[in-house]
Amino acid sequence: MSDLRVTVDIVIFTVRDGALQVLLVKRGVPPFAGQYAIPGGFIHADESLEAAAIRELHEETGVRNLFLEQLYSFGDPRRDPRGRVITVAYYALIASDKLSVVAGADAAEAGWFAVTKVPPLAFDHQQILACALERLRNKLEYTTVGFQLLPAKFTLGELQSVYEAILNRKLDKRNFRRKIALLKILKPLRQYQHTGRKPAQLHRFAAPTKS
Amino acid sequence: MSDLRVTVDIVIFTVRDGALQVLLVKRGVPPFAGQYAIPGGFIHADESLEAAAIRELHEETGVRNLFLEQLYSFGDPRRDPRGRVITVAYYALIASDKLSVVAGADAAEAGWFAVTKVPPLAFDHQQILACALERLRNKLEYTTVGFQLLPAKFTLGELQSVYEAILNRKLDKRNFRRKIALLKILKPLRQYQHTGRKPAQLHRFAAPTKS
DNA sequence: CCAGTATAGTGTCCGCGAGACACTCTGTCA
DNA sequence: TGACAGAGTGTCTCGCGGACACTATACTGG
Repeated sequence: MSDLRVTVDIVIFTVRDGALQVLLVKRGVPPFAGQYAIPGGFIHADESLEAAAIRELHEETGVRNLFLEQLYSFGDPRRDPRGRVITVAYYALIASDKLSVVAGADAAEAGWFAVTKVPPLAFDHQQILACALERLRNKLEYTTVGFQLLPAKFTLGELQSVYEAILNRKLDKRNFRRKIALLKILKPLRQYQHTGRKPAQLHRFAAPTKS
Repeated sequence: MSDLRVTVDIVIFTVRDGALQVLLVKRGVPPFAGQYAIPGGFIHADESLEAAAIRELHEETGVRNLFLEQLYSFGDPRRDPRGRVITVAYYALIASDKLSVVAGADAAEAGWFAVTKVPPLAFDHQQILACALERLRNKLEYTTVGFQLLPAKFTLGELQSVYEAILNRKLDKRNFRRKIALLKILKPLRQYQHTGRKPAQLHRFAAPTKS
């Protein structure tokens, strides 16, 4: 049990340019120097796993209060050539209007990559990313995580684009709108977005109106 | 990061006497001496998390080749009064016909407890157990984990009892049988079980017959 | 031996959710 | 002012799942 260390790695997703993207940092030191990796770091002596994840997330993106969920723990004895390192992986979703703050303090070189076009990753990070993607896609079906990726006000078209970007396939507009309407968690606003041809009604995420 | 340790804890379920039960061990040393806890132990230097779980499971029950799945990692800094201990929790299912070997090598005092009647547990093990229960119940709905709890040959009535024990509610016999039949994973045998009043046909778990 | 009983086994109706599918409307821009 | 791009809107159908009740039969005990 001599020198065992525990890290927290965070798969940070956003949707930009109509594609699901993930934040990766370029490693400056061996092993895997020059390769991209999922951001993460060692846990401090007196912080919980989740607190460590929140801290790392803030360091990388400058943002707090995101959706964050524990994913899985990876502990193959040879996953890190430097020694025994177990990692507890998390994944997070950041709204597209908050990610201007990207490439924060300590990230030597960080960047967003479409999940369909990630470069080779260090360690077992390819596996972690695959695990996060699978979880996100599953959660999308039976929860409302998708809303975490949008600004406070958004159109139904934008919401559908987010779903399509995550699932990587086209959805039927009418079926999608029906499904969302059934959830009763959107409040239509008296505002319209005038960026396209015909203005689209803006909506706000809201708990279902209690009886 | 000085002295951080990592354990693997395993919530081991079985169905006995028509109730979902969990294996607990009585602690012989402080902290929480005399209280029950979920079996577990430290990971060895050169074994993966899953290998550690398999090893612990074998030590506790004498059984290998069970259903085993990683559950969640718990890392609150104060979850163990002795110091910083992070635990990676797993849960396992053991078939009712294999659990004669219970109370294996190192368990000072071990016993099965109905999940509705567990004593107060050491550390945050109550929380871990709750987490495992929730996962098991969810998995039961959309996977075939339930079959892991039965011997190779079983009746449909026994299968339904297992489901009812886990979900802790009665199920409709005809709906249940229809649902199972739709899965096409059971092979009816030319054998009947004569323990009750009217003999019941035995079935065997089998992959769906490929076209 | 027979009456009682406990468990095995079986089919229909209904409601909900989800997929397939096409047209009109309208503000903007050229 | 005409073309266009995106907004918005209903119906049919199918599969899944819940609610619901009776017959069949082997074993048991008197």
